Amino acid sequence: MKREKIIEVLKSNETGKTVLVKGWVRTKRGSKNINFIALNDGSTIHNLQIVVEVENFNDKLLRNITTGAALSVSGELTQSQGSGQNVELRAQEIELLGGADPDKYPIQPKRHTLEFLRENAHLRFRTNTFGAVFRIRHAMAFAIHKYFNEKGFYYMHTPIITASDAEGAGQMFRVSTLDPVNPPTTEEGEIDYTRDFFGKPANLTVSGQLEGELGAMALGEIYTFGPTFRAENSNTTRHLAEFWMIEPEMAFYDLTDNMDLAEDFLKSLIRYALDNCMDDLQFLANRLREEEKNKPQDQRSMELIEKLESVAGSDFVRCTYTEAIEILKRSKPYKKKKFQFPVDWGVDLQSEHERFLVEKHFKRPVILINYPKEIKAFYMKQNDDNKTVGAMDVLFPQIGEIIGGSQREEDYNKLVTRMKEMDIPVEEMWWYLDTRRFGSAPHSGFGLGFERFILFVTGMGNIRDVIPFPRTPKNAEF
RNA sequence: UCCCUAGUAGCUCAGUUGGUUAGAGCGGCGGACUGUUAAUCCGUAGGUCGUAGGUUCAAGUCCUACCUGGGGAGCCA
Repeated sequence: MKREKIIEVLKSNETGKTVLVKGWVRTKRGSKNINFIALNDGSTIHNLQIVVEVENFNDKLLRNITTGAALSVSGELTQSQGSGQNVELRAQEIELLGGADPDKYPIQPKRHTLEFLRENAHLRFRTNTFGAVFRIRHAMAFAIHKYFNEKGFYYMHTPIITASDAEGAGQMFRVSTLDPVNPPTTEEGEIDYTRDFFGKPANLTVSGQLEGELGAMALGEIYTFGPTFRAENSNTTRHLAEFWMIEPEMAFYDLTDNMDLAEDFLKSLIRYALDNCMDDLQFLANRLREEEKNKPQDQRSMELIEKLESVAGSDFVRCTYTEAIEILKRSKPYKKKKFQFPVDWGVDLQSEHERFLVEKHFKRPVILINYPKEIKAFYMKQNDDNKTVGAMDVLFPQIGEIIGGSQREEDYNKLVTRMKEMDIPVEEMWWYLDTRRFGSAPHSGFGLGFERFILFVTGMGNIRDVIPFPRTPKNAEF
C-alpha cells in the first residue's frame, strides 16, 4: 500500500477506504479500552487522529507509543465521533518505526519557551510553531523564485568566497588554509598570503551585489538568493552571522523603477503567503494573540493576518530623506526631547526615528530615498544636487530596514572619484569598473534580508527562530 | 561591544529582612476511567540552587569574577 500524506488524508472525505500513513506522535491519550494518537508528518500543521482499540494491540507496542515516536499506521478512514476533527483513522496495523524514551525526549506535549526550543534546535521542527515557521519559510523561498522567473529575471549564483573586501560592509570571515599556529610570514614578519590557498586574503561574501551588477549588465535582469556572512559582534533579535539575502539587479532601471519593483515584490510575496499558508499563519496568529494577552493595550502589535492584508493592500509611502528629517523635527517626540539621538540633516536615521516614521507618523511601510552621500556606499548614483545619492531604504513596522538598495552610479569618472574619496582600492576593482567603461547604462538593485522578511510574515520576534540553525556570536551549535 | 536582566527538578516558576529536612504546576512513571482533544482523577520518583572564589556561627538568598540565556542600543539586511 502506498503511504499517503496526512494533509491529503485530512482533505479526503472518502470514509471507508483503507489508508497508510507515517509520522510522529504528538500526544497519546485515552482510557482502558480506547486510545487516541495525534499523528503529525510535517505535511500540515494539523494532526491525524488515530483511534486505537486497546484490545486489538499488544501492551508492549502501546506502551512504546509515546510522544515523539515514529509510527507507520494503516487502517480505515472514518467519520470522527469526536468534535475536534472531521475524519480519523481506525488503526488496523501499527508499526513502531522508532521509539522516543519519554524520560529523555525533551519535547513534551506542553508549551515550551522559544529559548528552550532554540537550545533544542535539532528537535524544534517537531513543534507546531516551528513546523509552521519553516513551512512558511519554504513557501516564501519558492515564491521568490516564482516571482522573478515570471518577470524574466535570471537566478545568478554569485561567489560565496571572495577576495575583495571592497564593499567595506562590516567585518568579514576569513577563509584560509594556512596553519593558524605557524603561518608563513614575509620578510617583514607579516602573514604571507601569497602562500595561502587563493594566493591572497579571501573571505566569505558579505553581498553578491557587485558580481550581480556584472550579470545584470548583460543578462538584463538577474537576482541572487544565497547565504551571506557578517562577522559583526551583533547581539540583537535582528542579526545573524550567517543569513540569506535576495539581491535583484536590473539594467535600465532608475530609482523609481527600483522602488516600484521592491514594493510589488514584497506585496506579491505577502499575497502568496496569505493564499498558500493560511493554516500556518492562522496558528501563528493565535499563538501571538495568546502571547500578547498579558501586554497592555498600547504595546500590542496588530493582529498578524490583518497586518499582512494591510501591507499587501496599501501603497507604500515614498519620502525623501530631507522630508523625513523635516517631519522628525516637527514631531512631538522631537519637541519633547524624547529622541535619544540627534536629528539633523546629514546624520543617519536611528531605529527610534525609523520606528516613529513607520509606526506613528505614516502607519504604513515607508520607502526613504535620496540620502546624504556621506552616509551611503560608494556605488550609489550621485544626484544633481551634489549632496545626495539615489539610495532607497524600505522600512517595515517592527522590523525596521527590510530592503536597502539604490540606483548605481554608471558614470565611470564620477564613480572612480567617489571611490578615491572613500579609500576604496580602485585597482583591485578593475573588473567592476569595466562595466562602466564598456557599455555602461543606468541600472539599479536592492537587497532583501530573507530572515527579516520571514520575521515579518510569521510575526516571530527573534531572527534566530526563523532560520533552522542560527549562527550568532558564540553560537554555532548543530 | 555597551546598558539592563535572569540562571533553583526534564520544562515553567515560587522560595520573606541570610536561619531546621528547598516547594508548586506541567511533563515522566504506576494505577483508575466506555470516545479523548494540552483529557480527567489518585499515587509516586525526581535537586552539586550556572561555575569559581569570598563574607558569615549559618548562603538558593549578600559580595566579586567568569560562563550562558533574554531584552534594549550601536552596526546593518
